[in-house]
Amino acid sequence: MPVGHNRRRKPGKASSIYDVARESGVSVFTVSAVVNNKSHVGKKLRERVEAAIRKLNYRPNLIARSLANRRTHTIGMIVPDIANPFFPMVVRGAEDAAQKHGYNLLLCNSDDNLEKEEREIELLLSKRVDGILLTKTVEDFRPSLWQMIKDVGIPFVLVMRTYPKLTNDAVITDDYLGAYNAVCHLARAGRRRIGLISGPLKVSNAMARWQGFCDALRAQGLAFDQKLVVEGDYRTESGFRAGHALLSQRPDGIYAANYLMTVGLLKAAEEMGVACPDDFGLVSFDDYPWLGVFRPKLTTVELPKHQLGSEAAELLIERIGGRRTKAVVKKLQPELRVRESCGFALHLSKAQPERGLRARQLQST
Amino acid sequence: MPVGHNRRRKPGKASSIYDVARESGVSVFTVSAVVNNKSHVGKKLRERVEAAIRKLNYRPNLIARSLANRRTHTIGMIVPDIANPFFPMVVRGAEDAAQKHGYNLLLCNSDDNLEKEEREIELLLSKRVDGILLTKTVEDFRPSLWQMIKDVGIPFVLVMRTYPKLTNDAVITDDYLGAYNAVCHLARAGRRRIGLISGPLKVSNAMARWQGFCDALRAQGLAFDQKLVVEGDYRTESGFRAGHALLSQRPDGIYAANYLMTVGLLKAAEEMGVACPDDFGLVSFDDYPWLGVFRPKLTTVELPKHQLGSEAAELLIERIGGRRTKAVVKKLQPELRVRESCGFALHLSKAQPERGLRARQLQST
DNA sequence: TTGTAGGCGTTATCAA
DNA sequence: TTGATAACGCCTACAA
Repeated sequence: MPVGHNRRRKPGKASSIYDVARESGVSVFTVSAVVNNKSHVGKKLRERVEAAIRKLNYRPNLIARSLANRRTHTIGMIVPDIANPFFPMVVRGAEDAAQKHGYNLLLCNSDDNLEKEEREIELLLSKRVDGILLTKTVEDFRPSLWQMIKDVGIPFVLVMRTYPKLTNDAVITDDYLGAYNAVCHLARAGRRRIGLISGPLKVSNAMARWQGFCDALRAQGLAFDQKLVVEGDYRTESGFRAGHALLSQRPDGIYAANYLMTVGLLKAAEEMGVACPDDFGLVSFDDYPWLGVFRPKLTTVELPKHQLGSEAAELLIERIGGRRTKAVVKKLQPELRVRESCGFALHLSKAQPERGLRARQLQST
Repeated sequence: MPVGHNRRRKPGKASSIYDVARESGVSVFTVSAVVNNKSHVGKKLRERVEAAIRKLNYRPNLIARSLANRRTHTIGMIVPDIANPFFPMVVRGAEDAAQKHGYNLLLCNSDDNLEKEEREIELLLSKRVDGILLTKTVEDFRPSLWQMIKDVGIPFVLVMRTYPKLTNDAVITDDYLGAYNAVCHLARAGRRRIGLISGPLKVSNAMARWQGFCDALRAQGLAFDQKLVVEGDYRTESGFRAGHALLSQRPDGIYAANYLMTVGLLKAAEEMGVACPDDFGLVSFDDYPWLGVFRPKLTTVELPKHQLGSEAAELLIERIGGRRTKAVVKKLQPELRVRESCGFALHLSKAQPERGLRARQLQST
């Protein structure tokens, strides 16, 4: 005969559903029923149980519940690096949405390194997260991981980068358009030799930005010059190196594909004694609250970071619930925020100065 | 007779220890033993088991293991707001240390709101995290939460803020010293009417910074003027309001207790048409890679953010392991990084210009 | 060295 | 409406 849970609760140990059952003289089923208020429980019993719960300060052990339920109410999120200022707001968005639905976030940093990413996914799967939000590295998983992903069978939603081999559910931004608008803006500001500091072209969004860059040049009647595009890796250091390489070609305009590389670029520019916006116009990606207070005040293409995270989490949670069926990729719209790093300030973003208008220097107060 | 785990593994369902046992013709004990390599298992059996594991692509279900072990290898981390640029690097530090020891991070944002914090802690406790890293809000927990904390009995380590009612384990920075140095630097740069934009004085570190501010004034022979100190809440908006209030008093120097409030202050300054460093010298807190490339180039007191997180996690993990016994508060050293926002640049931070030296305007190239 | 069976704390099925 | 009791998948005495 299984004696089971007959011991009294040890002091300094949280009480279990058995303690509550004993305290209130009912079965564990009844306790479970009132806790989850399923199955109608008689008023008297319910009150006895509730009293016992309060008395013992009972809280269900969610690990045990997860084992029984096969549901942990936690979702895994893997970003390249939370210290890259782009991601905190994305994570925040995801956490807000998760929280709203009673989910928690298990956060991992992959450093865009495949092996690390694989280890993290494996761990998340072993911990039986209900779903994973992933900004995928470039390379493919090893076969055993694919197998495990299939076995566990939880949904993934991609964030910022697509990777159709895994899933077609993704929340991304319209990077093509963002880059296109950035470069057109540069051209409207009179810049003719426009350079690009790109992300890693194997990353889907870097490719889209590159494409937008190229098409905008063509649309503006500007020549594409291979020497004016440098590939970085979205990190500051690569922007610094790219800046040195690019600036030595004397471009009069630069589109930098993310903020960190812009920082690197500006450092290089300072070392080389070339100034923004006097010597080159600049459009960056991602906006931050502080960009409006420091000089040069960057003109930049803002991506809706919070929304990116929250929509991804919402979609994932829908999938977890088994709702929906066909793949959805949400493409969020970027927004050009014109400030001063192109050499002139448009005070109405809708204003369309005529092409070739010469840059005016604006003194910021 | 408990039939238990006799069913074949359903396709599309991860295999369990029973599947491996059946496949290799041994008992679950043996499988468990080789997985955790405890208890010597004969070479032949071990190889059979390993083969079966590979064949079935078996991975232990960590939820089940946690239930049996009472250990989740997960730690909870609650920060006020991951979107505050101060915290990503702290979280990164914690995650790095956690990962090194095989732990994961469950991340929560409290928004410095007590109720939210309480809900999150309760959830983390229910999910049986092995320990919690906490940047505590100001107010006290409600009694039932205290009870639950006692019942579950996991360790807490405080991050950036102390809160002795909960634990004396903490990793903080020497905020008193940081503020003291900041204000002395301002004084050395010739500033005489020095204002303070403070954090919420109920927060331990804000109080320490306030104290450092006061003592530095005294040490520099400057008068304390109540009208020159404004209390904010570490958010940008409060810095903006504080900036308006403070700047109208015409200080010639300001120490702002964190970066976000500095951003708000600079916005206010711009609106009011007063410039840094021409009209007022400024020392901020927290350094960021980009502060060196934008103007005004902020002189600031850097706090070792990554270390803050990693040391906190290391300490927590020690506690989880039951090692150590007496309380430890680690106080990390801040570092004054002199740039240009005080009106002159010291190229050697050790150089001690004579007191009262008039600020020189430096053109940054 | 290996196997058996009970326990971890829930939920869920099936009777009563 | 309630109560037994078997899962959930793993660990671990205790036995063999």
